[in-house]
Order: sequence, then C-alpha cells, then structure tokens
Amino acid sequence: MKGHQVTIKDIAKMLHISPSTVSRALKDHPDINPQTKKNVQELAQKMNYKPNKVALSLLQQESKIIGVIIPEIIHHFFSTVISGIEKVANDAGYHIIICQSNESYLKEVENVQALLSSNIDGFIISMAKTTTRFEHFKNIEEVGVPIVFFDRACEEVKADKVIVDDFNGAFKATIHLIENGCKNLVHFAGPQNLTIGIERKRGFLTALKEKNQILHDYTIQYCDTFEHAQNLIPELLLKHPEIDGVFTVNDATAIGAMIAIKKLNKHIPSDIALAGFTNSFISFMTDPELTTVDQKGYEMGQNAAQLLLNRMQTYDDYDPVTTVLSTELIIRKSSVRK
Amino acid sequence: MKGHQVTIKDIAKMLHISPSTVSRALKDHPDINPQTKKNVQELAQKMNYKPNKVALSLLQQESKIIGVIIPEIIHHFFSTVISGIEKVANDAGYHIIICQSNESYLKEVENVQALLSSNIDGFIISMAKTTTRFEHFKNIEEVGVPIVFFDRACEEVKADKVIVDDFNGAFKATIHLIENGCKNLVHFAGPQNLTIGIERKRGFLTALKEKNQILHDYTIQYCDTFEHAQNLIPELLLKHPEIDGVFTVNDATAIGAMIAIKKLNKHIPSDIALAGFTNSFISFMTDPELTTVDQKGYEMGQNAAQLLLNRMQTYDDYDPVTTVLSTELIIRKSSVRK
DNA sequence: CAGTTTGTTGCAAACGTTTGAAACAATACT
DNA sequence: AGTATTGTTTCAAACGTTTGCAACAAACTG
Repeated sequence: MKGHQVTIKDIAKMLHISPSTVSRALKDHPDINPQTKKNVQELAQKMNYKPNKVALSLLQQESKIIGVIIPEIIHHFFSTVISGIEKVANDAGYHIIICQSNESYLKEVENVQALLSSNIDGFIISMAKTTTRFEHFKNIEEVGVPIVFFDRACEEVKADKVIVDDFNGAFKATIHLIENGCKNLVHFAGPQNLTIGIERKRGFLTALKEKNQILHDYTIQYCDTFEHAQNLIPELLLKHPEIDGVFTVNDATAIGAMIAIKKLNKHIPSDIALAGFTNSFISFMTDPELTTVDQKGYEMGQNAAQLLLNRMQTYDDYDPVTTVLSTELIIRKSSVRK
Repeated sequence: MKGHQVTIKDIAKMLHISPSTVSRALKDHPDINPQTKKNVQELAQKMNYKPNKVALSLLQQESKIIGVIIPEIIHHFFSTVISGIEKVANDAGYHIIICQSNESYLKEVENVQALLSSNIDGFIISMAKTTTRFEHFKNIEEVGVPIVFFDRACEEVKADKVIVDDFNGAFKATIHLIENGCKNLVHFAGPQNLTIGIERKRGFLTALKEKNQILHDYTIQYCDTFEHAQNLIPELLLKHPEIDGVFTVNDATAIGAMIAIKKLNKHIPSDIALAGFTNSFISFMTDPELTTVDQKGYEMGQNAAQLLLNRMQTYDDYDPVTTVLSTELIIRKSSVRK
C-alpha cells in the first residue's frame, strides 16, 4: 500500500499545533517557544521529515534543477561533460535532469518544451547536428530562463557559451602532422552547420596554407562517424594512394579510419599518420595509441555549470560571455615518425 | 527581466472568465460552451500555453519522473543502460533524472533522499561498490515508491530486478578459453559484495572444475580497473610465467591487461589469451579485438524501465520479479588460437 | 405560474510550504 | 484600571492546476 512522505501537516496534527508553527520551528525562527521548537525538531527527526521540493518549487518559482540537453549520452565526451556539470551543480545544491536529442531536431524541441514546463532554473545545451531552426531556444529566452551552450553553440540566441579553441586545436594537430612529413593530408570534416565542424576545418586549412601545402579536390571529406570512416578509407586510398595523413573531426572517426587502414596492411604512422580530436579515453587504448586534441570535457562541464549559476544571479540585461577553453595536442604514436 | 510561463490564470484574466472554465475548456469538457472553448483554445495556442508540471505534480502526487541512480555515467555500460531506460520512459510520457553515486555509499544515500523529496514516481538503481548498508533503500520502500535494481542488485530489499546471467556468461567465456588451449587461467575478479563479482567468479570456477583444471593460489586476483590491471600484469607474469590466459570481470580491466601484456612483448592470443565482460564499444577497437561477454546494456535499460512502469500500476502487495537476460559470448581475436 | 431540466460558469478546497499580518494571553508600565 | 509591550501562536494568501458542487439563467414541463 502506497504510504507517503511525512509532511509538516502530519507533524502539526500530531503535536496539535499549526503547520506554520512547525515550519518556523524547523527553521529555528526566534518567535517560537524553545520547548515547542524542541518537540517539533525531535519529532521531525524521528519521523525522517524531508521538505517536499515540489511544493517549494511551486511556491518559490525555482526548482533547483538544471536541465541538460545533449545529443547522446553514450558518447564519452558528453558523459564527461555531464560529470563536470553534476559536480558543480551538486555542490551548489542543484540537481540535473538529462535529456537526449539523439541528434534529432524534433526531439530537441520536445525536450525544451518538457523542461520549460517543469520550472527548470536553467539550461545547459549542446545542439543536435540537425538543428537549423531556433524558435525553441527563443522560447526559453522569452520565459526568462538562462541558457548556457557548450561545444555546439547557437549563435542566433543570446546566451553564454563554453567552447574549446577548435580552430587552434585543429591547427596545431595539422602542423604537427605536416612536420612529421605528411605531404598529402586529408581532413575528415564534420557538418558545416555546427561551429565545431567549421572551426576544425578552418584550423586544418589554415595550417595547410601556412605550410604551403597543396589543396586537392579530395582533401576535404565530409565524414564524422566510425562506420563511415571504415567504409570511406578503402575507396579513398584506392583512388588516391598518395594520401599519407588523416586528421579527423573526432576520435571515433579516427579509430574507424585506423582499423580500415590496418586492414589494408598499411602501417600507421609510417605509411599514413593519423590524428583525431577529443582525447576520449579510448584514444590511449588503441594500437598504435592515437594522437588527438584534448577537448577538456570535464572542465567544459564545470565551466558551463558555473557560468549558469552566475547567470542565474544576475540575469537582467546582461552581456553574454563566451568562455574559450584552450585545447591541448596530445601526441601519441599514431603520428610520430622518427 | 525574468518573465514567466503563461498560466491558466493569465488566460482566464484576459478572457474575463474563471480559471476553472479555462481548465475545462482546454480539456474539451462537455459542460463548456463551444464558443468559450474555441476562444480559450485559440488564445492558449497563441500564447504557447503549457501546463505547469510542478503544480500538477503537487496536486496529483505524481511527477512523471523516474529517478535513476548509477555509479558513474562515464562508463559506457551505464550510459547504454540509461539510453534504454530513456527510450521506454519517454515513450510512456516520463522523464528521467540521473544521479551518480561515484561508487560512494554516502553520495548514494544523499541522492536517494534528494529524489525522495522530489515526488519521484519510481527508482531505477545500480548500487555503488561500497554500499553495504541498506536503510536508504528501506526508506524508499516505506514511502511506497517502487524500485527496480539492475546489474548490481540489493538482495535485502523487496524490489524487481534486472540482471544478466553473469554466471553463465563467465562460464561460457572460461570454457571457451580452456578449449583454446589455456592451461593456467587467471581470473581478475570484482568486489565480492556485489552479485556480479560473486557470480562471474563462480562461473569461472565452475568452468575450471568442469574441465578439471588445477586451482592455484594465484588463480583468483581481485582487480577490476584499467590502471590496476596495468600494474598487476607485470608482477604477476614475472612470478608466474606459466599463465596463459586471463578472464576479467569487465572490459576496461581486460584492456589494461592487454596493453601491459603487449608491453612485455608477449603475444595475444598465442602466449596469453584474453577475454573480458561487457562488450563495451571499445572492445572491437582494440588490437587484437577483444573477446567478451555481451552484457546487453540497452535491453537491460529497456527491461528495467518497463518493469518499473508495470510496477507503478500494481504496487500493492506484489511478488518481486527478477528478469535474467541471457548473456552472449562474443568471440574475437584476443582468444582464438588456430 | 410553479417547478424541473438543461446549459454554462464560478466557487472553494486540495496538494505542501512559506510568510506577513492578525490574534491572543501574559506581563510591564503609567 | 487602562494601555503598551512582549512572547507565542494561528490565520490566510500565495504558487498553478483540477474537480465536486453550488449557482444562475434560460428553456421547458405540467
């Protein structure tokens, strides 16, 4: 039989006093008789009374909950970010409610609506790959709930952002590949409606230019998944056997490429050097270990949460802040030729 | 300036009618004048009215939220389970709120308390490694909120459970290693306060017995992390060079062992055959690819959520159900000797 | 014309909590 | 004795929604 949590009313009835007295006694309000206080506090303790957050949420119009919308929780990068968010949020007395968009625009809109009607105090969002309209974010803005974007930000909405220096990370990785002797580099790029896709490609191209490399018609390939890379590598290397280096927009794609390259009996890094982006924890479990750009997931989560907490204090008429975390090139065996 | 979500009261005021009429109009109640209905519904649509879930939650004593407590979200297995839970939960109109215990008993208790006071409709829990007391679960039981445990279940509490057939999975993997010629197997076992630790070890030992293998004093090692395996392998192989096969309680441990073994210039599988447990998505990215036992994370999540939804219908005086998902041995190169 | 029925709307309570204001008794001051 | 002060407690409203019941007018019945 379904019981229920002990409420202030229960305690009030048992002690034959009013709920308001109980409420004040529990908060150690100076107006309350010390003996009454003692009675109330002892009984509350004994009955394991815990204030009902839903009632508080309704009354105070704040839920102490932060809504997090991400593409997919199973990606290590995102779960790392969530860990960072949760740490900071919990320390400040907040809980997080997590929704996945599964890279679907529609699911993202649904999630926003659902969270909005749950009195969420703030949003932390990383956009779906397929999102190209932004009314749902504008809705949040209208209601006056702060948003912080991370990694994949929406430029059309007034909001704080945490991103990594994608350009520079890609630039550094590409320079590193060229300095290790790559003459015919290829970039496996991400979708160009996401800043990360654009910026990483830009970093790659800028490095090529700086080092006076030739740009072929096959230099940029749009490919950002493990499976696609596995399929793409054989046909690409058949047509262009001169390719001697690949820089991918993320680690999973790099590893897909790695497996395909090894299947073709080409050696990494001597035949083809390889670098990814993310520094996910699989990158040091591959053979050879993968050179990659650390995307600072945990820090990103912490930063996003902190930014949101700050913004919740001072929401009126603010200037959005964009925090850019510096990336770090992690050099491992997949790219180093002696 | 912080606005607010449109409420029934706002609509009522604008149309000079009472909130109750608005409420009924929105639900298409037969008592309401068709013209009034039309006015209300149109205005609600225009103003993007969404019912306030917090108010509903307070009134109806149900939140349409499921609380999920897991050790660590960054583990691929757990994020896979969460995906499965979310799928089923969302389809039934529920949302999930995720808390991590970080394998800490204290954090687990905190999470339970916090969720309890948020009018959560049900719990899905996988216990922390360090949890040996169960009052917090009993608390949930007293309040009458259903719990479903998955993977790491608590035997002392009346609750539904979803587990995999750990015993059988471990048994099959061990038999497979022996049939591939292993004579001196070692098991890297998990903590013995968790069912999974106990059952996997039991499966291993039963297979050894069935195949008349000798049990050495070093056959069982308590080691269940990537780092620990990396450290343990060198000293273990130095002392016992006759070891020719390792079965680990999870994949991360197996990969730690794999890296350490390769560093010692031993060949996998010909010198040492290797099998893990989980079938995490890294297992087919290693070199050689890792033989492992599929733990069915996504199915487990779906099952747990479905079990919980069912239990929420019929909570009174029930007999707990335990769903055992069958495990599947995934044979890859790390264990196959021709 | 009195009474009933029908259609439509509003009132009030409820969920659990907080909080300003009112209420009350007991004590102190003039 | 009358008034002010103090200590303690309760009342009532609020947050947004739902819902049984009351209220009212208009139309119908006998």
